[in-house]
Amino acid sequence: MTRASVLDRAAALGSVEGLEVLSIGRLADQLGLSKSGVIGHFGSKEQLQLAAVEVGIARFRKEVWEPVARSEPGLTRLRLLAEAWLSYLERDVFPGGCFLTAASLEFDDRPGVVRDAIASAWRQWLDLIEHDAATAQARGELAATDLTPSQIAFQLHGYVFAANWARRLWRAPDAIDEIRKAVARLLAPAGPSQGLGESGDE
Amino acid sequence: MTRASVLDRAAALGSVEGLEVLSIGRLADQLGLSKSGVIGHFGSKEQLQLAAVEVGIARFRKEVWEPVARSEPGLTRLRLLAEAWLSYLERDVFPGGCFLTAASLEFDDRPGVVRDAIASAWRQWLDLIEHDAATAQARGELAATDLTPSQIAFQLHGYVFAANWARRLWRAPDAIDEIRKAVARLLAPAGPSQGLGESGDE
DNA sequence: CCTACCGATCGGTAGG
DNA sequence: CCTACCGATCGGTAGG
Repeated sequence: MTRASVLDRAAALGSVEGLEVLSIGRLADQLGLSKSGVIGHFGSKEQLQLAAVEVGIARFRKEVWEPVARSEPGLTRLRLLAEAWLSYLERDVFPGGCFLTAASLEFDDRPGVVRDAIASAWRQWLDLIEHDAATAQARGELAATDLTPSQIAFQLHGYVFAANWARRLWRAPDAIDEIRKAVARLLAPAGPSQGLGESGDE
Repeated sequence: MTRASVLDRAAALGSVEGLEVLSIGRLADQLGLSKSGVIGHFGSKEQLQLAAVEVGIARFRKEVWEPVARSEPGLTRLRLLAEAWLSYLERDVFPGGCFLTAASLEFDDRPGVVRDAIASAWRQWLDLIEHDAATAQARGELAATDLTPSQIAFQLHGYVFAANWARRLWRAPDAIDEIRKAVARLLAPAGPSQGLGESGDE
């Protein structure tokens, strides 16, 4: 289907150069289509951008959420989810790093449907992490009892964000391993040893 | 000086819409100049972008580093530095959030002098944080003895990054206060109480 | 610093 | 899905 291949390419290019700099003409060239063959499916560049963001959300869900969705809610799933997230970055699912991260910074000051879709997707994802963190704390699974679930989710996101950023800006492949240690520390299980002094690997 | 006013405007606009989307024509309109009056100072758009990045670096140094540079190296300066960094975001020194953060994500896949300048400035900043973290640990000031100075710097950066991001994307003014708590926890002083259970404010 | 201009490309449309 | 085209704007230059 042409529409799907246009969106795949738009999301890939969007992760590298940005959804605004991306032009319909260059997208058409790369796909061997005419400009009208590209834009005809969407009506406007903004609708194309919105559709590309929706593809990016679906891809994130498939690569990060679906593999862990059926595991035990609470600390188990929280730790698996963090690892799936880092693995998604490590595998370079998008050529320019996390597409929705790049898009969120690009559109954060650009009001419209694209921005709204990105902001809402990220809100849902953070809420989901927060929910598992709350479950983990209610069960007494987490060593960190001085942080709220919202703080845990926010800090986890900061770590993953930093890993994605350093990997792209400095071509530092070990950024993700560095962040694995930070995640292991944040999500350390409760227990007499406090989870410290261990290797941090599963 | 015209050149300086062009660069101030370019950095401000760059923080909002990006340095690549920004056009010489719109910059000229906003300043009441002709296009050649803008570009004549720089020769090319890339040189203008580079000069704007240099202005952004100087501004960051002035707003974040200079106020704390003369304080005691080690944990004291590390904590002041983190607070100066968050305050710089809170005061909206640039209208679109941290200009060098936005620029780093925009140029991370765009080779050239602009990207090199951004990557090098961030490397220097992280090294500087790392150095104070090492001093703090060598003096036994830090509760966190299971993290390397590099990890402390990297995690601190992740926190500040997340605060900037949430503030922009969700217009969440309390994102910075949330991150203040994370920073207080990361940079907790050594001592019998481990620095936990306190309010986290200075 | 200006006006006037260059060729290229932009998003989008008409008509098929 | 195509060709052919629209007005607007792009980065940059010539000449002053």
